[in-house]
Amino acid sequence: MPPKKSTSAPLHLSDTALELIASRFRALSEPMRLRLLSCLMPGERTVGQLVEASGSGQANVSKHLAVLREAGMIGTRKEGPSTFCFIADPIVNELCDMMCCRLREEMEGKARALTSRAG
Amino acid sequence: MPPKKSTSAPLHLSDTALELIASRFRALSEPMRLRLLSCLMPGERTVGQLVEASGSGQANVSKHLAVLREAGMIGTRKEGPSTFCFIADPIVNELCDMMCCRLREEMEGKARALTSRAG
DNA sequence: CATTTATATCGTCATATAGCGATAAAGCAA
DNA sequence: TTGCTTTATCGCTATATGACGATATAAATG
Repeated sequence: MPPKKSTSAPLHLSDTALELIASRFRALSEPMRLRLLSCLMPGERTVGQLVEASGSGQANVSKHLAVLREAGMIGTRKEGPSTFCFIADPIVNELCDMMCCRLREEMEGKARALTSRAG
Repeated sequence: MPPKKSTSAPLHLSDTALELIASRFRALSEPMRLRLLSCLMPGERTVGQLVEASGSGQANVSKHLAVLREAGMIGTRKEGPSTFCFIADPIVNELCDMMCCRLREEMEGKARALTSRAG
C-alpha cells in the first residue's frame, strides 16, 4: 500500500474513501434531488417533465440533475431535442427504501407514544 | 445500458418526508462524521477518545456528534464526567456498507479501464 | 438563415455550516 | 471553597451551495 497518510486514526477507511462516500450521501441530502429521483423511479423522464413535476425552475433542476449525474446516480440519453433521465444506480432505490422504512417505523413509534397515553 | 425498471412502490412523498429523508442523508454527508461513525462501529467510545482518534478539535467533534445524535444515528450515555457514544441505528452500518461496496465496484471498474490499454 | 424549443451554464445573492479559539457547565478530588 | 477534567456551546471567519434571472448552446423547424 502506498504511504497513505492517515491523521492518526485506527481506521480501515482512508481519507479519500471517506470523502467519496460522503460525496455520495451528499448527493442524496437535498429534498429537491430526492424529489427528482422519486419522479424517476417509475421510469425515465425528460428534463422538462422533471421541471414541471418538481415545481422548481429549469436552471435549478438542471443543476441538481448534474449533481446526481456526477454522483453516478442517474444517466441521461438524448433523443431529439430532449434529454431523458433515468436512475443509473440501483443503490438509489435501496438506500431510499431503507431510509423510508426506518423513518416510517420511527414515526409510527412516536405516533403510538402520543396517541396511547399522551401525558 | 437501458434504464432499469424499478421495483419500488410508486411512492409519492410529501415535502416533509423528503426533508426528513434528506436530513438523514445530510448527516452522513461529511467525512468527519463518517469517520466518527467508523470509530464507533467496534463499540462505544467517549467523546475524548473520538477527539483523539479523529484528529480534529474537541469543539468540532462535539458539534458533529450533536448532528449525528439529532439524526438518531448515535446515542449517548453519561458516566461520571465522560460521555459515551454508540451507534443507535443499525441502518448506519447497512448504508455505509452498501456505499462502500458500490464504490469499490466502480473503482475497480475504472482501474481496469485505465490499466487495460491507456491510449 | 431565423425562430422556436429544450437544456446547460453563468452571475449573484442569501443561507448553511465546517473549523477554530474561548468559554461555560458539570462532575470529581482535595 | 479551589482546581482539574470532560464536554457543550458561543462567536467568528471562510467556504459551499441552493435558488433565481439572464444568457448561451444545441437541435429541430420554417
